[in-house]
Amino acid sequence: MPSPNIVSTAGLPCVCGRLRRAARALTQLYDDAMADTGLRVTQFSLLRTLDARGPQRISELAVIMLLDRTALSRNLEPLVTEGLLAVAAGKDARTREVSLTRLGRVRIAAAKPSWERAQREVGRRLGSPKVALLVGLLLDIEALHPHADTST
Amino acid sequence: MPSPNIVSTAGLPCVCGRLRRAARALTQLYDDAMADTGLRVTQFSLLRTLDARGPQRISELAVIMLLDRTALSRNLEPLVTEGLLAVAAGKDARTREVSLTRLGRVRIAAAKPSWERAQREVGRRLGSPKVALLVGLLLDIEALHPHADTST
DNA sequence: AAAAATTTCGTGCATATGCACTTTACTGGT
DNA sequence: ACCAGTAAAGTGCATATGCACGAAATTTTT
Repeated sequence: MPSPNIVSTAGLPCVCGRLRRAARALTQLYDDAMADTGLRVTQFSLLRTLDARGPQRISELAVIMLLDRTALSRNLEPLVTEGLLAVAAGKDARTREVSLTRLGRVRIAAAKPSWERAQREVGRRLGSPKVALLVGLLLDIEALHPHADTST
Repeated sequence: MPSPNIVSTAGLPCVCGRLRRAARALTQLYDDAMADTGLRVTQFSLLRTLDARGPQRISELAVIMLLDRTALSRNLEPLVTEGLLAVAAGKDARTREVSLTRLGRVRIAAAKPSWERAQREVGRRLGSPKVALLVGLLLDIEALHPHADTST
């Protein structure tokens, strides 16, 4: 008989399905909280990543965010239109560098309180230890990415 | 000074961003494994839910999956086109009932080994205890859904 | 029974995500 | 300098997701 430590994964529901459902639920919570900021949590995350890391090439940024390059490219569009991001040619004529504009920084600052409200609500309702545990596990999941850069 | 148990959520990265990144990574892993089945993991999950629960009205199914009703409605389309699902009028002239077809059941069975391969890989690389822990935490997250039905 | 409120669903629009294919530019070997 | 290979980005297509709005049917109120 199997060791009690070897829990069969077969008995569990689809881990990916669960993860996606949870992502929908949490996105909803954040987007609700951020409704008045004019930014979705996906956009806020993108802006924040750029704020933290500075200007990045598109492919580079895609690797960081574990996001398809072309998907990222298109996610930039509304933010560029709104003037929160700027895309300029890089040294290499092939590359394009994305950077935060002044306005982008302002919007991040303006949205931060709403984002923190969502973040705090999660902490309050789930409990900080569970949140910390979850974040750790999510990092493990990210490492499973077939094309992952393990050094994130 | 704060109690060591009260870990500030503010120091953590965006939980939602992490969750979404992880969802992208894991979806990739599953979709890679299932590439030869002609089903994406999202579609497989949908079919399996219907298989487990039997025919459902659209809104009903949307609540179960924590998925927007109209999004679900559109996710059905390619599966109906392929003949894996059938949508028929319900008793109430407003409602439409979604059900698996015979072909749909065949496709689930055909895709199951590939799905299990992905599921096992997660178990192997992450370790079953962590997977079980993660799934539990994801249920907690789902309960945060603003319009959640807590009885899932 | 008629009006009002509610339920169920669809449609148009916008963002989010990824694949296959193409284009353009750099790089390295000859 | 030239050519083959590679690297970065764009485009078209398809699915995934959610909102605002509207249409049709049912239920509730009066």
